[in-house]
Amino acid sequence: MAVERILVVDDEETLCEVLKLNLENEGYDVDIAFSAEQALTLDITQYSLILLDIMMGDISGVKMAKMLKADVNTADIPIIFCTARDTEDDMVMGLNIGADDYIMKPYTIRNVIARVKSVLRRTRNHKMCDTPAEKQNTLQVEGLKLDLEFKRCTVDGVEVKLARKEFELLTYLISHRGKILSREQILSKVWKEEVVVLDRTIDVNITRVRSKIGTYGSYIVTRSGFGYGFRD
Amino acid sequence: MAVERILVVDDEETLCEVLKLNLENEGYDVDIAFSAEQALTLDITQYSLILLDIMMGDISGVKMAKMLKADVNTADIPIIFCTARDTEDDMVMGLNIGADDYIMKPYTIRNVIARVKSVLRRTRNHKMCDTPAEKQNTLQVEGLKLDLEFKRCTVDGVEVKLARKEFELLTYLISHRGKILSREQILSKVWKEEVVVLDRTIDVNITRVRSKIGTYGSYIVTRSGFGYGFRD
DNA sequence: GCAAAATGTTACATTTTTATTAAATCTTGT
DNA sequence: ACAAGATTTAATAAAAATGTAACATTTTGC
Repeated sequence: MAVERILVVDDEETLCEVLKLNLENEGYDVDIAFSAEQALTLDITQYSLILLDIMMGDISGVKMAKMLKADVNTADIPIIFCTARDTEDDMVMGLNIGADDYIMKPYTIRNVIARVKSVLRRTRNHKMCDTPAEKQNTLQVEGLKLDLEFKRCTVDGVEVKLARKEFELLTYLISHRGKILSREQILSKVWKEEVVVLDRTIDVNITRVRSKIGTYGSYIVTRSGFGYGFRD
Repeated sequence: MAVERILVVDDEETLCEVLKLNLENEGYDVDIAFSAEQALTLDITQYSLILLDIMMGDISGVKMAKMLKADVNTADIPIIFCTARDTEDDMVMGLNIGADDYIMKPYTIRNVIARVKSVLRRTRNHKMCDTPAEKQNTLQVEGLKLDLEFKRCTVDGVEVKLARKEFELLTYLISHRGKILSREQILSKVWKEEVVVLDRTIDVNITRVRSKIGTYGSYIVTRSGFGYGFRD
């Protein structure tokens, strides 16, 4: 892997310089921004890690982090929050938006470097084993699991083979659990604009899915005159 | 909202008891489990919050938390991790799997309670404003509930099967409660432009609904010469 | 209070909707 | 082109919903 690039965002210039020097000394490439706005003019995607001060004037560090986490291109870049505020709520809020660590001021340089290394090590591992395009893309209701990535369905641990339409139908129902979906909705979502099929086709697929997922079959409910739904 | 229920999972019995006493003193209902396995025999969905010791023998707290977060039925229940291990990696790992806070031992009871309150306050807010998809999709009059999404009617908690026309008729009446609706209005709203049916048909459906919703049947009032309405 | 009108109730016929099964058609990989 | 599996249709059974008629009861206007 190439040299890791780190972006430091803090409005205290001296602190930035000190961090830059020390991190470069550890073999990282370091860029600096004195505000969130300035940082956002850069191509964020080139960095492996962002050190972000939560207490800045213009756009708060929190807001910036949220923007980065909202964009798929930058969502996976780890962020370490630095903050002088030590209230627990701030800390937790930061972590909820995807910060991978936080450091409270006053902190030692040695401390910062240790955390940087730790986070980079962790995210590198993630990318290798823990995250092969893994995005929580799994639906689970008790013992019924749908792996949306591998298109796999397991019932209490044992695999159940669902055909494509069956899988998509069940996925649609579960991801809208608690709502009754009309046949029209089901057709437009599962069968798309493709061929037009009869409503009976849905019923047949409902029957098959029900029988395949065992106990959980009864979670699929029929509301005569309305459509089908998945029990919440 | 009813009393908040909290589940404490820790293998130190004395600690559990102390937590239980103190939390109950704050007005919470508290249950205890001495292991993750024991905890999993309970109906987790009834709790508003889980205090989970990360360091337990059988199934680690981490594993239990992961299971809970994977199941849609329990995924939204906040978890506070308690741990004696203070390495940052453990902490971050915990937060990554969806723990809503963490507390490191040794901690004071006062501290725990403060965090419990903080987390409950935060998640309560979440439920109110954070869920845009969830609008007013339910009509409720005392113990009579109409889930407009799931097309489900419950009377004091027990489901009552309403046929489509019955459901829509009741929905119409309740959503205009306090007003008397003429048969003409009812026909145009519930029966739409469909076939023209006799006025007797409405009466019959009124009767059916009345008898199905038990006590609340008398909430549907008749104004001779005008129509029907739902008591406000 | 009485007759007329309006509404309530019940049982039953009819229609709609859903479930199930088997067979026909389409796909896909070999 | 064949075989295996997926998907749709068709046919039928089963279940549920709905409407109507006939009659009972209540309400209304006098």
